[in-house]
Amino acid sequence: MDLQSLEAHVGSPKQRWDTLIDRIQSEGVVRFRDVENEWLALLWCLDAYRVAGVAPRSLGKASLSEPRRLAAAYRMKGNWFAIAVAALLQNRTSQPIGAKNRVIGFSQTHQIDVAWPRRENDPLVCIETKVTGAPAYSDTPARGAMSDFSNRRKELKFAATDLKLYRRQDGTTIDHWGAWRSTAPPKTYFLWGARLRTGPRTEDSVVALARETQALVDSYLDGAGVLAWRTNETRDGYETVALPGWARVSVLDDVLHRVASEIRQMAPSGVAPEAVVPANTLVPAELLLPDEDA
DNA sequence: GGTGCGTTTACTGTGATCCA
DNA sequence: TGGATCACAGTAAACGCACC
Repeated sequence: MDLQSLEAHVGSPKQRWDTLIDRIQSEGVVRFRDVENEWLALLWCLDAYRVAGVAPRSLGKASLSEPRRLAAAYRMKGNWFAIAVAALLQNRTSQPIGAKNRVIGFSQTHQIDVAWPRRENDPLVCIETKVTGAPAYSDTPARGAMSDFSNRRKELKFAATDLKLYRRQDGTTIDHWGAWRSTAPPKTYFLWGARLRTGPRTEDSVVALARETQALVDSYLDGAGVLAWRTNETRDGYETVALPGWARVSVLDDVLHRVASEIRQMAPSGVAPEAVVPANTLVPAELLLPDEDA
């Protein structure tokens, strides 16, 4: 299928994204549920280009070859998810919510997808987002929603703990781990968008997804939300997949509701509390070598 | 001091490879 | 065969510097 046929069939990913984020901002949308269909249509559209091996218009550098432009465009979906989440939370709270924020932790700086207040030192809410999973194309098999998750979860655990250690530095007293991490700022959350593979032998399980996320909440994070989707029966779009009833992992809107509520409690007058900055830091993070690739 | 532009940095999802 | 690990390449924001 060529570019014109794809655009006629599924539209343009760039246009779909622009329309989605514009609608969130201009209409003051506060629930992901209200833009869920647009999000799934955007991902279906983007995946159609990937399957066809066609680079979408207006994404990636024009000077690059088509496969490289397509790969570049495909990497945008994670950023789109983070930007959409930040915009929804901003509408819920009327607070400026930053997407892609530099935040100083105990041992190094971190880039946090969504943070409030918008400052380098001592934000009170930090949200990490991820989008995983991709359809098969050419001779490349579909990538599962859980691929590389064993590495990514280490990053989530480390970042959450490093941020919570910032205020008291090496003077932090922990005692009971669960009690400490539930009260130490910032609140840390994880929002996961996952495309589930379908098929008799490679099917991704939403139960496994919930189990992994639940383990993070039980051990390191203050909360997590999952949006899972898969190809529908008529194979002409994506549909959401419900989480198992036993899971204490939430849908995205529950997490956004909770975070917005916490922000209102911390800033009842609309003004965020002053940052608590340690007088002395154990590690001069700014003088250390930066991280290698994550 | 302000502006514009090139460079650097951190992050992303994916592909390749290794190994049990 | 599938999980774990590492490297890759593009993006956007941050940064630095020359120029006005």
